[in-house]
Formats: sequence, structure tokens, C-alpha cells
Amino acid sequence: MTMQQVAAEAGVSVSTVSKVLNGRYGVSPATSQHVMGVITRLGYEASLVARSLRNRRTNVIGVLVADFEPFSTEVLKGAADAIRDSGFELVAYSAGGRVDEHVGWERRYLSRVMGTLVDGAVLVTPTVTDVQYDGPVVAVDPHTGRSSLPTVAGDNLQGARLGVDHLIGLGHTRIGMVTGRPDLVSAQLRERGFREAHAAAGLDVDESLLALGAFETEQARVAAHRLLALPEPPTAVFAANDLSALAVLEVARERGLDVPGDLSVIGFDNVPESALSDPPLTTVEQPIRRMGHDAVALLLGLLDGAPVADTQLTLPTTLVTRRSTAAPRPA
Amino acid sequence: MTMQQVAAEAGVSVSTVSKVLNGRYGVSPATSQHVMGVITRLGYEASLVARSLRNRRTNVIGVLVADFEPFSTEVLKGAADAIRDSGFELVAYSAGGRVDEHVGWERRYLSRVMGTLVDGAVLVTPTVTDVQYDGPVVAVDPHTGRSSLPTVAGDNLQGARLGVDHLIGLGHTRIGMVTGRPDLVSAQLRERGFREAHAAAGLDVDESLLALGAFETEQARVAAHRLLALPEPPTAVFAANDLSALAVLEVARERGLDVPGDLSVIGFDNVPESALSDPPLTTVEQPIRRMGHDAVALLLGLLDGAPVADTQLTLPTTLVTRRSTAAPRPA
DNA sequence: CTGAAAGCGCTAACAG
DNA sequence: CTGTTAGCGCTTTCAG
Repeated sequence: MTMQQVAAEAGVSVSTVSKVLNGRYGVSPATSQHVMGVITRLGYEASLVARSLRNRRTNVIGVLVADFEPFSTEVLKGAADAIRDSGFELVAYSAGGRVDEHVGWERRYLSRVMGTLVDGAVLVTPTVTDVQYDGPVVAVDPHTGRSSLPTVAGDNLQGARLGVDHLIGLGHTRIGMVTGRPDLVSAQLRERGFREAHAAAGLDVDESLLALGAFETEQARVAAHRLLALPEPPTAVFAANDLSALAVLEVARERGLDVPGDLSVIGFDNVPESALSDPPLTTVEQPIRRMGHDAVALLLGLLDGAPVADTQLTLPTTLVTRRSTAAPRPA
Repeated sequence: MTMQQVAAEAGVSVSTVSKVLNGRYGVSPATSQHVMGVITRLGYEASLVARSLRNRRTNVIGVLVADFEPFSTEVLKGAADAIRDSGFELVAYSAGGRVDEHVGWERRYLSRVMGTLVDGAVLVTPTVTDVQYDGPVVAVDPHTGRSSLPTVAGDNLQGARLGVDHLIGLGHTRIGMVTGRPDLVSAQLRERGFREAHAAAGLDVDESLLALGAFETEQARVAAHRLLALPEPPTAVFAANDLSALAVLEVARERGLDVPGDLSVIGFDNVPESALSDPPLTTVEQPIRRMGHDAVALLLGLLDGAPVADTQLTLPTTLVTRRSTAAPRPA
């Protein structure tokens, strides 16, 4: 169904149809009425693509994600909250998880959709630092290195302190960590928080107790196995995100360990899924939805001509105590 | 960044760049090499929109949703599971919740994106029955009335029976229901299950105990208030989905009611959020993720030339007992 | 092997 | 008030 066909059906030219569709002046009420009728009858709707190619503004905001998983979909919910009644539409774009092909998927996505399909974009956990796109772009949980982009993130350092302090407060002294994606500031700060918490408590960090989980289930499982197979395994594990923590829980169960009896596990993010596990996961909450909301709000501001100031929003984190942590079994 | 600019930079024509980009024959290795270099150096990526307009296939699957909320994002996660390693990309499109403007957003979306932006689409809880689009389209949790589309849905009738039987088994006889969106088969079947469970137990349904929640938080809150303000209020409420159940929980708390002491509440869906409430929600689980997965798998088959048979997938539901239901307080 | 030119569906000048 | 026309960025014949 093209505008051509509508025009033919209505017995007018395409430009007339276009004018009617966009409420432009210069069409007689009669013609307008008639064309409108044909449009409705045929259920015609202008192709987003053709329109995008021609117009500068599309009134569509893009959310670019590596994959649809608990974190990115929470961001999406927040983005939806912010977009409602703004007159904008939302497109979420994912390469289907095939991101390892090249790092820098976000730059590729960006050039594919910016300027045509979308007016602006929010990048969720981008992998590269040099995404200095000229258009309006906001990053959520950004890559390490100073990107020139406005960013929104949780307070990862304080959050990690919260989590590890909780473990230490419970009496744990031998604490493992499944670390996150090394290229993200969030992961780095969480590890730093882990170390600072130890230092503050006068504890040494045993480097063999750190294992790379990379924010990925499989990788985290491998890391957990390594940690738990140690001659002197940790009595508690701080996972850099909930996905990893859930993987640790799984591995612990496979190895016949009781959580929290034999092993305490704490995550980071508080994605909704974290409450579904058995036992429910103690975790550090990060206001993900709000991060998505604020990112879009920021973007909408940018689109509205706000200066691309060096905005770096940091949202507070809190401890959510559920049942995967407890005092260590006395020796 | 356009192909023009790349061509200029490389000192060749746009058609040559296009050929190189798409690996077409008829370019000398030297030229190809050189152009490739320029492309990489400039970080050029072809505009999705321009390419879509010209090509028949885009290798992109669309998921069309009314809004990004817990249900649709679960479907999205499942869709992502199915798309991985298929070579397709995923675009989720939402009008930003402004769906009440017109019913039939899905038909409008469809004509906007089908044939250009996406090769096929998954419709999540469409509002109209006559979405007989000729292209490859699959509906998840479809509208009432026999649509000619392949559909994927949970076993709503059995699920509702499960939920209400649980309440009755606990000893409740005065059970309210916050009903769903009347135009969806899912909502109708859940109500039918509610009635059948009563009949099977020899209980009468008090019609004043049914209130329209429409799968919406606000509407569900109103419904809950009406139900709980009744002279003889129900001792248990079956909500047509978790969103509504969560609203009931909220209202109960506002009215000073203890759940499950004064009121048992059961939901439907088991979205991850349902475990986060206080108390955690007892609910009927529907394999939403799998529904998204299967819908995309179906679509991929269609795209691959499978016949558009009258496929109606129905996935089983199960009861998830958490802490929002208990026996009624003895009178 | 390379480039010029047409056209995908639409909008915006510009003529009539 | 209406229609003709020139592109938006790209792919694809078709000549050179």
C-alpha cells in the first residue's frame, strides 16, 4: 500500500495526498475530505522508512542495545515511562546478541539509524569510548574512558561498598568476586568498591579470589566453578551483576553447596529476576528503570536545544537484603 | 556520513562503493581493497533506512508492542533468544503508550514498517481482529475473534482454573475478580475459567464481585477499590494479570487490609516483578519468554517459505504459590 | 572493471 | 487549489 495507490484511488496526485496527510494548507475542504476518506477506507499509513529518508525529524527515539536481557529491558521500561505523552515514539534496536563480531556495535548502529530513522539515541552499555557522535546521544552505564557523551549511571562505587560491607558485617573474611565487563566503568568501580571495602575493614584482598564473569552467564559460571573449586574456597561471593550472581547460585547448587549456609551470594542491579531465584538474591539495587527514564529525559532536552553540557548523572544505589546471604558457618 | 562522501573520499563512484560494501562481483581487487580501507577508516555504515527503501529483504524482524511493560518485555527477551544466530536483527517498536487514540495501532504500525523496515512482525496483544496482513505476521496473546494470523498464547482457561481452584481449595467462597481487556481472548478465557471453577465447586458467581481492570494499573486500582468497599467484600481476588494483582495489593494496603490475612490475591502471568511485591504474589505462570521465542521461530519459518497454516500454539500454564494467598480468616 | 542513471515512497518547492 | 518535479541515500541495471 503506497501513496501512489491512494492517489490513484482518490483520483488525485500524490502531492495532494501528502498535503492532506500532513495537514498542509492549500487543499480544498472537499478534496481533503474525500482523500481523508480514501485513506481511512484503505487503512493507509505512510511508510516510516520513506518518510524518514525525506524528513529531517522523525519523532522517533532509538534505544540501542546489545541484546534484550533483564538489564536492557528494564532500561526500556524506564524509557517508555519518559516517552509517554512526549509525542515521540520509541524504537529499540538489537543486533541479536551478535556483538562480539566487532566491538563497537554502537557506532555501527548509530550510523545506521541516526539522522534517518531516529532523531536521537540512548546507548545501553556501549563498548567503545569514542562514540563522539555529533547528534543527540546519551549513554547508560557507559564505557570506560572519558566519552564526551552525556551519561546516566548508578553509583557503582558506593553500591559495591554497600554490598561488600554487608558481607563483611556478616562476618565473612574470605570473599570472592565475579567481576564484570572490564571495559565498562561500572564494572571497574564495582571492583574498586570491593577493594576499598576490604581496605576499610583491614582485610587483604586475595587476588586468586577474583574471577572474570564479564556480565555474562556462561563466563560467570566458569568463574564460579573456578572459585568454588579452590582448595580454600570463599565463604561469600560478590557478583558484579545479578546475571552473574544467578549463575553463581546455579553453580553452587550443582556442586551441592547450600546457599546461604555454605556460601553467601550477593548481586548487583536488582533486576526483577533476582527475586525469583531460590533462595531469593540479596543484591545492590540500582534504579535501572529510572536510569532509562532519565536518559530519555536528557535526550528529549537535547533534542529541544538544551546545551550538550557535560552531564553525568549518577543515581544512588541501595542494599536489598533477601535470603542468599548469612553469617559464615563457624569454623 | 553518506555513501557519497565515502565515494568522494575514495575517488570512485557511489556504485562502486555499493558493490564493495555488498561484495558484488565486478570490482578490481585493488579498488575493492582501497574502498574497504576508506570505509573502515571513516567508520561508515550504510543507512538502514535508505537500504530498506531500496531492498526487498532487510533481515530485520519487528516486534510491535503497545508499550514496553513487564509482559511485552518478557516477550522481547524470548524473541531475542530465538533470533540469536539466525542472522536477523530485532527491532521493537512502540508508539509510546498512546494507543487509545485509535484502536488498531497494530494495523497502523504494520503498514508503517512492513515491507520496508522489517521482513516480518510479531504483534503483542493486538487490539483488532482484522489484522489480516498478507505479509508474515504472528500474534502473541491475540485479540478475540478468529484472526487468520498464526498465534501463540498461554493456556488461559486451564490457568484460570488452576488459580481459582487454588483459592477455593484454601476455603474461599466469596471470590472477586479484576477482569482483563475485554477484547482479548486471553482475558475472556480467564473469566470463563473463573466461572467454570465456581461451577465445578458448586459455587455461585456473584456478579457484583467482577470489576473491569482492563490489564491496566489505574483501571485495576479503581476496580479494587470498588470491590473492597463492598458491604460484604470478597475474601480473595483473582486478578486477570499480575499488573492488576499488584494494583490490588497496593489498594489493599492503602485500605489497611492485611494480605493474605484479610485478603488473598492471586495474579496471572508470573512476570518477574510479581516476586518483588510485598508479600510476593501467588500467580499463574504463563511461559511468556517461551511465547516470544516460539512466535519468532514461527515467523522465521514463515519467512523461510513455510505455509501460513492455521497455527495456533497454546502453551501450558502452572501455579506458582507464593505468599499472597492463604485460607480465609474464620468468621 | 567502472560510472551514469533510474527508482524505492515520500515531501516540498514551484508552476500552472 | 492542484499537479509536476526534484531529490533524501541507496542498489542495480546498463553503457562505456
